[in-house]
Amino acid sequence: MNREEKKRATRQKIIDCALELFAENGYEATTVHQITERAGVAKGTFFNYFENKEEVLCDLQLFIATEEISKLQYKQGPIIPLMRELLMEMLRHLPFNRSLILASFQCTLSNKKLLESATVKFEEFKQVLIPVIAAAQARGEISSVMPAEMIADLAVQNYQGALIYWGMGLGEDKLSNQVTLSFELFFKGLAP
Amino acid sequence: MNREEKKRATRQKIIDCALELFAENGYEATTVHQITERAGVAKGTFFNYFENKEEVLCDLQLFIATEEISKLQYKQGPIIPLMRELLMEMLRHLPFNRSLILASFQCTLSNKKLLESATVKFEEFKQVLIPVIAAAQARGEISSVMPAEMIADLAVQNYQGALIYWGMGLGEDKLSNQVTLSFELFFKGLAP
Amino acid sequence: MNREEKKRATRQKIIDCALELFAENGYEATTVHQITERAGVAKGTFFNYFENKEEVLCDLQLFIATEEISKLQYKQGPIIPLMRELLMEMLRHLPFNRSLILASFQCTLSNKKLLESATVKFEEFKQVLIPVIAAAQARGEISSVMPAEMIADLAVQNYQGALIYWGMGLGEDKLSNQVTLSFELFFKGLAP
Amino acid sequence: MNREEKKRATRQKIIDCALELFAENGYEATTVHQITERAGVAKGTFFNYFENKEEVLCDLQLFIATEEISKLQYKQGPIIPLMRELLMEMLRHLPFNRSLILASFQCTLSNKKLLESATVKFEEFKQVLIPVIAAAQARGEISSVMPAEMIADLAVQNYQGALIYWGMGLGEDKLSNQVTLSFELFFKGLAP
DNA sequence: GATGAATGAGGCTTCATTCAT
DNA sequence: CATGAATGAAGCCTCATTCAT
Repeated sequence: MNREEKKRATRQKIIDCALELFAENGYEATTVHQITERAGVAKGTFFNYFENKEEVLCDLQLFIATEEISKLQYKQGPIIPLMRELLMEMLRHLPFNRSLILASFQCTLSNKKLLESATVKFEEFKQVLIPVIAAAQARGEISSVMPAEMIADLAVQNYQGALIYWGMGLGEDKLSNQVTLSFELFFKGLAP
Repeated sequence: MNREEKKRATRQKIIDCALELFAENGYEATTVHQITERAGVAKGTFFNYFENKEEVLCDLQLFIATEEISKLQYKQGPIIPLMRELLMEMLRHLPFNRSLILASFQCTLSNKKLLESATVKFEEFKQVLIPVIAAAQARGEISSVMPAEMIADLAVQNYQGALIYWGMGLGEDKLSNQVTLSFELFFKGLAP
Repeated sequence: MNREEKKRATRQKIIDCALELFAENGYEATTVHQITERAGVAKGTFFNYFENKEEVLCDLQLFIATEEISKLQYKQGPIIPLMRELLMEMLRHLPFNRSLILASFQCTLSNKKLLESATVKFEEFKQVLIPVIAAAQARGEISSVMPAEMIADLAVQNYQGALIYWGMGLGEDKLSNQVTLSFELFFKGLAP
Repeated sequence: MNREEKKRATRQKIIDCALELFAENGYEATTVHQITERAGVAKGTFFNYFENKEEVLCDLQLFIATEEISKLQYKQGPIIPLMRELLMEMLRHLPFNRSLILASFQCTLSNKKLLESATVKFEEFKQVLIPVIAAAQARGEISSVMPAEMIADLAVQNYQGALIYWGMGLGEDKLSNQVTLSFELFFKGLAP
């Protein structure tokens, strides 16, 4: 392992331990000392990699894989399989651990910058969905009683709701099942 | 205003200011000093009413009106109007303010006791819903392709999802609209 | 019980409870709130009887009964029975409780005024003893190899040593035995 | 001075200043701020070395040098010179300062853990003395009218009494004289 | 005289961050 | 780059004391 690799490994170790601890005790209740202790590095090392405690949050994988979403707009075909595929893709980027999901939300809510960025991401997600939904409505695949924007809103809300609900320890055993079920019902409601 | 009334007023003033500040800056970032300053009382007064900072949280109105829910099980009639009525009733107990809603979630997620109690409340909510849903399925009002328990899960998730989504500043202007729309689609998906 | 008696009773109740608590937790660690709670009165009542917390200490029976001591100088006869009598008299004014004895010392040591006053009392005690001892030496009752002042010092130290040693839970079961034994040996050492 | 030495120096500086201040104002009346100020370090530094304020007390040299005492049991010869030697050895470990001695007692009495540990030490001291005394009695060096255990009790009490009496500003100018005189009389009383 | 809510100074302790080694 | 001792601002909380009822 050369120098560059070692650095990346240290950085990742810190991030992982930080998120673990955030999941256990929450962001504010977690101290830099705890993080470095668990990561097996000195306290000063933390600040070699991050300007300050808050900055670790920026490396947190949020619940939205922006890249996957942006690919959606170039895809063709019926909306329901498309959405299923997208959801599965997004889930692949999420931790399969309730506490970690919940910790992500907790961090997001307790940090203005993170909250802002999450809101923006949700909004972007919605903006990508709108034309896809509108097209599906035009093709008659889904009902047109609601405007596409409203449907997009409800879709994003549904996604987020499933995550947080599951993160709290409720619902299905596997997150993917929880999300799948939610959208199954969602699309049934949208039947033309 | 007699002594007893004054006490209650002081206590309520503290709670109100606390929630306000939690909404503005988050729970952890809010100091007891800020709370008492805004409430116009001395710092020590706070601790005459609450054992410690954490304890104000227990007096926070959460997003679930347990009483309203428990009444549901004694009611009769078709499920959809019943649920609509229940939702409206619950919304009446919520703050009509996005930050306050979000602050409630933030507090809940950043506090183990509160999280536990919220989870329990959601679970109770679900348990009350299950027989109501099962009865509606038996009467053929809603689809039976999903077991009642699963539907109850999704209903609670839907409710919570709408709150947090709206709290983040997304969706409809009015919370009641956001919740109503969510459940409109939800029930459409459940059509037999 | 008339008004005056009631007042005295309340005052005494407060003092008793205070000393009890001092014995349990020490002077500093005991709060006025604890005292009034145990005494069954309101916090304000405490300050109707005492200017401040420190003042309760002034009512503490210290380990030296000044009156008894001052009587000594007018008494006649051989020193040993005289001293025995004095000791017994002084013990009669002490609490028969190790913690209480220890608490008295603790209070004395943790309070400058009290420490000063205790030192003064010991000094007075010594001053009363000196002529009595000198006279006994003159009568040949006790050895003259040590000056009377030195003997007086050792006597007072012996008395105090027995109290604190016993207060710490060591030595004889009964305080009077501990003191008696100490002085038995003390006088043996003084045999001419 | 390397890093490790510096650490030890800082720690010792804190302890020394703490004891100084305890002697001046008592344990409770001394604040961590005062200690660190006098030691010339930041307030936080104190807590790098001690978990909390109470913990400095554990590093305080108490009035009993346990090691010296335990050596006693392996020594031979007449008891009186042996005891003199032991006393001198123990005094060598004590501060030659009345306030410091008194502060030690004050701390001991105001802290349950410390009190417990002091009591245990006195008890150990006694247990070491008992066989030595019994042997001296068997050899006819000292009187057998009192059981060895009782004599040991009185010896320890005598030692402690001398310390506290001197600490209060009474008795001889030098502590060693006060202790020596006490034990001179003590052993005279024990003459066979 | 009794009450106990209100006060606020001041203590202990935490912890992100710096920096010399 | 790693280390961890040092920093000090800032928070929580305690508690003696006051005073209106």
